[in-house]
Amino acid sequence: MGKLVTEMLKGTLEGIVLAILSGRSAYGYEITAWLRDQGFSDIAEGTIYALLVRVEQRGLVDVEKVPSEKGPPRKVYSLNAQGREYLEEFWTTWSFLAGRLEQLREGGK
Amino acid sequence: MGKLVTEMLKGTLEGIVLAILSGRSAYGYEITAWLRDQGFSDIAEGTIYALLVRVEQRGLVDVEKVPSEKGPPRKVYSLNAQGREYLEEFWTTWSFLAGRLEQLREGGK
DNA sequence: TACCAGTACCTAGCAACACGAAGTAGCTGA
DNA sequence: TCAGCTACTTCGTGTTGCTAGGTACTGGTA
Repeated sequence: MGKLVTEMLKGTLEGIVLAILSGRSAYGYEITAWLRDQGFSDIAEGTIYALLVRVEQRGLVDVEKVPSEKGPPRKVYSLNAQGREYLEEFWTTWSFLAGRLEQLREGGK
Repeated sequence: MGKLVTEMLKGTLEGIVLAILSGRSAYGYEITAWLRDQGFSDIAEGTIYALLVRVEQRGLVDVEKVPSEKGPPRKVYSLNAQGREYLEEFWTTWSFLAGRLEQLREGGK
């Protein structure tokens, strides 16, 4: 979409990915494809992989290497307890921000 | 509030400030105080000033120097036509993002 | 066999942005 | 005089997403 989305994704993309993982386990390539399908048309592959490495290092997800019939083995990520806790925090923060924004939008009309 | 908000503000703070300016003209110190009042308790002053310089350079706001009785002259910013256009784009992008997030939140339960 | 497309992951360098910390400057009241 | 509020500025840092490469495995096709 453009620069605006890119900047807005900073700080939210992590939550988005964790939210996806809260529903089901998934691997990088899959997540990227899904996001592109959902309208984040120009999400960069590298971005997702780097993000996954980050959340893994922070201990928010568990990883399992699963062989694929169509290429190299997949690194399947799943949200663990710590990750769920973090995701809760994320939603709280998001709600706060979204609330302020909504208020501003109303007031601005 | 913490690191989460800080990261989320990247990309949205600009829109927030422009939205404020769409309602009324304001100067940096005033905007900072207002934001802190609204719950953005630890917004850094420097952040707002830098942001205002940025949007001015992009031609989204007009500036007027107004003397103050209580200190140095104020730089009063007001949203111009280009700024309003940009703000519209911001709201569009925000809506898109908020929509996706809301959907993820529903699905994740 | 050689090559390409699709799958799947990784990395290095860059730009944008918010923050922390410090500084400048003007005014008022104790 | 000096502390405290008002008001703006600047520099260095950390985090983050993007660009642009690269590696590696598979299957189909010329």
